[in-house]
Amino acid sequence: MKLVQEELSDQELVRLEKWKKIQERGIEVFPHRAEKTHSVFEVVRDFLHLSKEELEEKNYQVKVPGRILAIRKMGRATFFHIADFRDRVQVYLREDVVGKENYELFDLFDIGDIILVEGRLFRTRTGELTILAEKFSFLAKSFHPLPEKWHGLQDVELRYRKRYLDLIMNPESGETFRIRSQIVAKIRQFFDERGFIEVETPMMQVIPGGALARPFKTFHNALGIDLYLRIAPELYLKRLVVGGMEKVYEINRNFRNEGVDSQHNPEFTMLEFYQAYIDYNQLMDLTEELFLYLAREIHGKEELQYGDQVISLKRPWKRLKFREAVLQYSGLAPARFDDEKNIIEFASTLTPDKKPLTYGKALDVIFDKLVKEKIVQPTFIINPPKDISPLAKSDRENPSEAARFELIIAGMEIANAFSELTDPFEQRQRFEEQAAMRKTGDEESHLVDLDYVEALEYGLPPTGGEGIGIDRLTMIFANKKSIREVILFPLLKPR
RNA sequence: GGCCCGUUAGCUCAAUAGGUAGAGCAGCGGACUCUUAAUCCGCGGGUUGAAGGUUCGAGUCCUUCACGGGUCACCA
Repeated sequence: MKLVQEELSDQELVRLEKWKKIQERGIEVFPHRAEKTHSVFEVVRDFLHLSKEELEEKNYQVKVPGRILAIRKMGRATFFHIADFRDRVQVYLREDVVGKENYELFDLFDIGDIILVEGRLFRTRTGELTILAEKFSFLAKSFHPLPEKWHGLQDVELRYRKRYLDLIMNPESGETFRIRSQIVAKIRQFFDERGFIEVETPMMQVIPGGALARPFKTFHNALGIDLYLRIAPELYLKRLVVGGMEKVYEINRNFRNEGVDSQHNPEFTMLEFYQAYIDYNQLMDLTEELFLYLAREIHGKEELQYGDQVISLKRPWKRLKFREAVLQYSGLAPARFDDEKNIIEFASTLTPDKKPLTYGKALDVIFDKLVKEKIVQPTFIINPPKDISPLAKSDRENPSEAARFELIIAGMEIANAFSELTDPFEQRQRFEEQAAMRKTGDEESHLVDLDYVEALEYGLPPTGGEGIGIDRLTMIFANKKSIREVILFPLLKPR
């Protein structure tokens, strides 16, 4: 028998030796199932509130599986803790209860092994809820030593590469992913209650659309065609609104072939939802409701602690025109703001690698570099330039602006929403403008999707649509500064 | 991709000025029947991320590479 790791430490050799001894005794190390009465979590949940006397009187018998985390041996008695994903409970093992032979058998168990403990519940002298073991058996042997009990697993790289170790050793990591799970569950509940239908649309697309980003490319052998991993579900979801799904949402992965940093992972999870007959102003109300609902359900309050900031979700949130936001936070004089050439030049100094070519793009760059990071409290940034919003309606009052908002919280763009462009002629023209930009070398311009335009030709009702990044949302709700902390297996280079 | 920082025992971390690589936890042996970072006595454990270089001598200085973190660029 060989372990994956070729050079074994003395500790691993010892564990292999123990495993051999166990087998020699004919004891099953990897059984098919465990007859349990409670999980560790359930033991704590159901019995922690009971007094010493109540436990004595009722004599609760339990069979509980768990991973051994810490062993304290004192001659003919041993204490250890077993844990599941959510909790831990102490076990007390006595030679006079299990017998000498069984007691010595426990020497073959190590920290990290998964064990089934059968016994009755009591409280120790210090009051800790404990299982007095009467029987115990292997559920799985662990052949590698676990990280240190006190500091846990600190190495960031190891935590991501071997997330299971992170989850075993660092309870706060498990808590983060429980919050993430709650967020997704509560979002579904929120939209389901409002009559939305949840759908799944293609992850592999012939024309990747719905966002301005570079896609991953792949190939389908049988059809002999190039396919792209989707950068957004947007165009498919709006086809469904054309088809009569007036309230529709999808929670699923998007893929963008871009760099990796504390706010970006190449695959990330997006909520997109569309509701017919409303515009982006009504989406702002809905967004406030959603976030408040999540905060109350998950944290039981309307504020979130994020780093040393407190983010208040109390309504109404600030609504700031894109133009005002740039003026206010960038320090540009209004006269200069309106000087398009000057703005393009100024923005070019901020992104020397990729000079913005249009006024709208230049403003967007200034917003990204100078403005966004300064906005901490939830703020709707309304009416950004039209030419960076090829799928949005124009604003009624100012046609060079889009009927759109971006939601900024803690310096991060959390949501993006607009009144969907429903006019097929204008949509086609916008696509063609994007295609022209692509010809000048802008790889992130939107591709022309005539199949989508044709769908619009059948009639898309007035529709409000919004995308919310689930990973970033989780960062805010779980107080994490890196997106890798809220993705179980973030992309890392192979070792 | 650029710049900065990091990589030492299974894990968490030390190692003055370049001079024999250490500790705690974990492990092994012993004592111990209410411990809980158990305690007490003893023992083993290292190609210092990889490769090259400078030097009498390199964990430490230099070069290249790998991986990670931060930051900038690109993006959501």
